Amino acid sequence: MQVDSITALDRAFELAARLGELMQATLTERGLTPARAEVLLVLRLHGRPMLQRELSHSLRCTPRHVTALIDVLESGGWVARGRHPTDRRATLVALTDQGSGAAERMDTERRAAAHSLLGDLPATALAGFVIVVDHLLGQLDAPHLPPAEA
Amino acid sequence: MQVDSITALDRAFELAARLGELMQATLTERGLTPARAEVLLVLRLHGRPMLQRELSHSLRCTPRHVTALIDVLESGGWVARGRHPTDRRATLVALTDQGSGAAERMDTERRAAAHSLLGDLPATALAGFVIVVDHLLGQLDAPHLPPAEA
DNA sequence: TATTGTTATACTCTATAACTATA
DNA sequence: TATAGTTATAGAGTATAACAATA
Repeated sequence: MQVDSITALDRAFELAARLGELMQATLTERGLTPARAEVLLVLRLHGRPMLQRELSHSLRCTPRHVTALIDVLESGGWVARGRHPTDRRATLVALTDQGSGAAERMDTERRAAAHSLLGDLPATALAGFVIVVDHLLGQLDAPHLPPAEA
Repeated sequence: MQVDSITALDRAFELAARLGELMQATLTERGLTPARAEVLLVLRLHGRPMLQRELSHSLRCTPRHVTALIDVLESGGWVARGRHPTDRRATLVALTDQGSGAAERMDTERRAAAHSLLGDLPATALAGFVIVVDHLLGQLDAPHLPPAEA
């Protein structure tokens, strides 16, 4: 198959859109949104309660937005706020059992989905895919950043 | 390189996030947003003025949202509303010179970006990439839709 | 009665700025 | 004075529901 770079980039954008839609639909079913789900995944990855300030760094968003996210997640029973033992300004955010279970399920399902979506492809195709993706990611990290859009 | 399907899917999600960020930054520089830019591109692709109802279908969003998008694009000088010759309920949306120029520039730059980002990769890698992407898109279109998330 | 576009309302993501309590 | 989190406000994407004008 003859493939030019424009075709490849167009496909990358289309895939991006589709994965986003699928992710959103899956999360909506269980009462989460992408931003809120990521809070749970970050907390699970960290393994221990986190300060909102730390969440702000990990999620690369503003402290104000963390407040809003935690407000909703707390009222939904996914996380709980707790006092920091020594710093009375700080708030520790911990996963509840419900939140922990949801995060674990998301991780498990991500692996299952990968196998279901890609398991029947030859290793050479997967390798070519990852080479191109990594190449793209590397170029996007570079300081000169060429423009691109939909 | 040994690549499993989880790695590949994770890379796909990361690429999706990065492309989205880049696109957004590029558009913000020229006073557009992804949703508004897509209106211009759809109008350019169509080649003639479109009813808001048609835009609603092409953009796969509600008529209400089209109203909001066109309101902003019209006040920014990107598009102009006009009367339908026979149906007085309908509104025809046309690109202005400014909007047409912007759409054309976006299209040109998309091609340039593709070459800049991918031009130095071997054709075999690009072919592998497109095979995997098309395979993923095909699976996502299938009716049984396995779940996936970030 | 069906269709086009609009007003009204709402939820989510995300940001900046000003403020409170604490360090 | 610096930091952690909050209240206040705002713009953007997106949706549903009710409604007006017209077909």
